[in-house]
Amino acid sequence: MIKNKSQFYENCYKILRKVPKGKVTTYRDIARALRSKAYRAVGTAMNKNPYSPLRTAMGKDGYCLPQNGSAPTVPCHRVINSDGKVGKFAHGTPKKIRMLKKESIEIENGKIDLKKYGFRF
DNA sequence: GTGTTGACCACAG
DNA sequence: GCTGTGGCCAACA
Repeated sequence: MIKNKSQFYENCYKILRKVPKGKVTTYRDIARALRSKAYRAVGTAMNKNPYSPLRTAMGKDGYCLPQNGSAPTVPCHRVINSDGKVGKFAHGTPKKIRMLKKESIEIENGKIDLKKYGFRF
């Protein structure tokens, strides 16, 4: 067994991977799913996200490159603020918005309707 | 071990 | 409706 120091991060990625395409989740929800209030830590995890879809070749079908044995890609761009705001992005906020738009997600003045696209665990 | 930082949230004004 | 302040937790210097 390997004891990862940053298991918290791994958990964040794991949960985020569960988010289907065309839906978004919030940092708050992730923290809740982890039974923690580390909203900020979640954000930090995304920032340091080693499984950035932009890093790997963006799949035309979806960024979530499946199992196939390696690199569990994490759609960090599907994570937004609890207010529905897009929040920030390691590669630039506009980029994030662009990606979300590609996911058929409507963005209103930098805000997303969590009622429609908010994914519940 | 202490202090600062951060892709945040909730509440008050 | 927006702005300001405090608080939360985890990682880093």
